[in-house]
Amino acid sequence: MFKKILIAEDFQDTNKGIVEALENRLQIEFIQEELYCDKAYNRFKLAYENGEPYELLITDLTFKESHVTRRLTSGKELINIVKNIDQNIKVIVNSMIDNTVEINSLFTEQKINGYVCKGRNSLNELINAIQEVYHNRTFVSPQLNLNSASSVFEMDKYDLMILKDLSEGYTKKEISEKLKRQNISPNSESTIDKKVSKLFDEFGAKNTHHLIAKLIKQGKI
Amino acid sequence: MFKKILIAEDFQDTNKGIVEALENRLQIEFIQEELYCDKAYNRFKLAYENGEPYELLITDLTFKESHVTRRLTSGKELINIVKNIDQNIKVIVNSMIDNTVEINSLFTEQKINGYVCKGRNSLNELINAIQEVYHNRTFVSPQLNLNSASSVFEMDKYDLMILKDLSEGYTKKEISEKLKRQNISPNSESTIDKKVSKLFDEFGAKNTHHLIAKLIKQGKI
DNA sequence: TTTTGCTTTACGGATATCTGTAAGGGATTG
DNA sequence: CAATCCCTTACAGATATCCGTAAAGCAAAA
Repeated sequence: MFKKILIAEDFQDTNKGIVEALENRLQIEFIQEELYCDKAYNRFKLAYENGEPYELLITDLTFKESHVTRRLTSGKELINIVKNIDQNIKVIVNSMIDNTVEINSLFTEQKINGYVCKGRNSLNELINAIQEVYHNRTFVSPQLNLNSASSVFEMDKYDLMILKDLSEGYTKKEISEKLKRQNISPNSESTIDKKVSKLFDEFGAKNTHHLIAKLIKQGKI
Repeated sequence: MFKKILIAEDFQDTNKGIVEALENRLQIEFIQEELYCDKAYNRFKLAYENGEPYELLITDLTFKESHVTRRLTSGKELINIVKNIDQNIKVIVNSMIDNTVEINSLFTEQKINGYVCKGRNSLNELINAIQEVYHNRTFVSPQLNLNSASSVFEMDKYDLMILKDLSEGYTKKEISEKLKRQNISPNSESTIDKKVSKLFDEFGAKNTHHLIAKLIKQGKI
């Protein structure tokens, strides 16, 4: 089993819950917990340079702002910089985000090894994930059904981009121009209109305000 | 100190973290943890009817949906129904919501005794809150500054209602009609226009889409 | 009472949205 | 080749938004 694990999680109660479980239910020799991405990175780097690297990083994705000025503000940034230094470290993400597009990109782009979605069984799942990852397998919380887009409607990257832009205050005309500049097709205002209208039906929204609100609340944007 | 405490929190890791801290740092004889509002309510009711009521309820506000059909879906509902049966029970809310309007209304309407905002020190704050509430005082996470509307722009209840309706897909015309039916004044479409435009400036939003997205992400809606 | 200041309201014009219809462009199939 | 399907695009009309101006209402101050 892993001997050195690093945990980055900003909620103190959650953090303690994880540490407690790892100490009691797995025989981990050394567990280091941190509440800030920056501090976690410093721990990682120091250990790496001393030739005693962490074998596993367990991190959240979102971290609250604080009075302390921070270089790293999200778990994704932390993973990127850590993986850039140590390609061998294993990474498990423990977050409440359940947007499958987002999670898929963590596996393909950040090359994470496991994803646990916070919930009523997530501590058990995390233990499970650690064991799987230790044996060089990947783990994803079973309720997510990553590859089978079976259950509900899902947005592709294109839809996601449009909705993100809309939620940032861009008009459809501006988005159309932006897509043309970036040579992304389709890019007509009309098509954007259609795409968004389709999403109204799929998500049961009355208009764009409603759709944006729903998607943000669902953590999809 | 309290002898019987009931905890309602749906994230397993957070739940365990809280229980662990209460067991180790306070001498609580009996702690019951539940992952569902409904189950917490059942525990509460049974104990009350047996003449051995819980003295303190610690609850989250938001609970994830699940396959299990639920009557109670939020901490607010749980508090209402519990307080309705037992006026003596003390309530501490432990949530990540930091919207001061919302929190204030929990104190005035749900008559809660303490509010702890999840974060890097929230476990210590929770211990503190329990001790304060035990001595019949109230507790609010210090970083919140509830009464001093000092720092950033805050919305009053009126603004909040309008933004909530907009985010649910109502047009300003519909909202105007709704306000008139409820005899709430002001209620002209024009005034609603002005109010929203003013919020654009205060929150640095380009349009309504942008404003709604920002406010939801800040947890204000 | 008049003045002043603030909020609410009405209204109009420019812009954006939402929602049809219709036309054009591939790709696939028979 | 034609037929079909699906996606993209153009366009147009109805509705909604954004934003300015101006008038009306109201309360406190002069």
